[in-house]
Amino acid sequence: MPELPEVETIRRDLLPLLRGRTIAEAWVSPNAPRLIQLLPPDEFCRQIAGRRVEDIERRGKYLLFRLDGGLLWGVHLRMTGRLLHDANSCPETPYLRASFRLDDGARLCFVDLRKFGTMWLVDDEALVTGRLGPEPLSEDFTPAYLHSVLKRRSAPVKGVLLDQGAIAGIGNIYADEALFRAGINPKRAANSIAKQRAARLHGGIREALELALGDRGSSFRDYLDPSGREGGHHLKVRVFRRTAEPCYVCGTEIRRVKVAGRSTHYCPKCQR
DNA sequence: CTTATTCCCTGATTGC
DNA sequence: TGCAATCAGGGAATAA
Repeated sequence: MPELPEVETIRRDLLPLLRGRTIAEAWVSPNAPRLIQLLPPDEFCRQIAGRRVEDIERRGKYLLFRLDGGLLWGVHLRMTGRLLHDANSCPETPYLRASFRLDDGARLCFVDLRKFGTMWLVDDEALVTGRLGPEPLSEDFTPAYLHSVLKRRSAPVKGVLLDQGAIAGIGNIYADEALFRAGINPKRAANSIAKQRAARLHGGIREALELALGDRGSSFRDYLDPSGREGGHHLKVRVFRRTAEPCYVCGTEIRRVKVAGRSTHYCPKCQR
């Protein structure tokens, strides 16, 4: 499940490989009817062919390929999507949903077991990322902003962290990790979190994301970088998928519960 | 506006 | 052991 650190790793890896390259030809599997948004797949392939990649950006969990002529190619990997570069990391797989041949002979393959991934080809970026909240690693994500967004929500705090309109890029892994670092129970009502604790959560979010980014993301099940390699951070998480294992701080068994419809892992002693 | 629930999809896991 | 039911999860859609 690629979240901000994984998507950012993909962006950094792909940038030197794709910048300045032209997409010579595109193919979309007829077995992936929901992949291309807003356009028929054949129209998407026709319009993207011949375009040069000028830059690659990221907003939340969205990859944004800036193409010539002001076109934007947006990609969301959802649960199991992978972008693999070159034949070496594009093994024969029944889960190949789209592929892009480049003018240097390389191939970019979109592999996605569960078919939740989505792509856009638009003039207007707002059609892709219009509803996203601030980037958690940018300057406009401040402790004061976090406190203000928590204040007006009565849902469990974890639900707010997962809300892409509140903060962009946090998913199930890093929501749990950030809440552990801040010592906050995931079920706590967001609007019951005082300014001081919100500031601690702000720090926890940044730490969790930056540490994972330093390890090139987490590979719990499906995530691979564009070369087909795993990230390293799943070996270092404090709570995520550590059910019944001892907390590294106090030794208490990590618990798993359902919060906001998602599996949630926390230390009942460190996170009251 | 909010929050909760369902759906998409398929391999892995659980339960009888 | 074996097969069916349930689970996992991002985010859109729908319900309340």
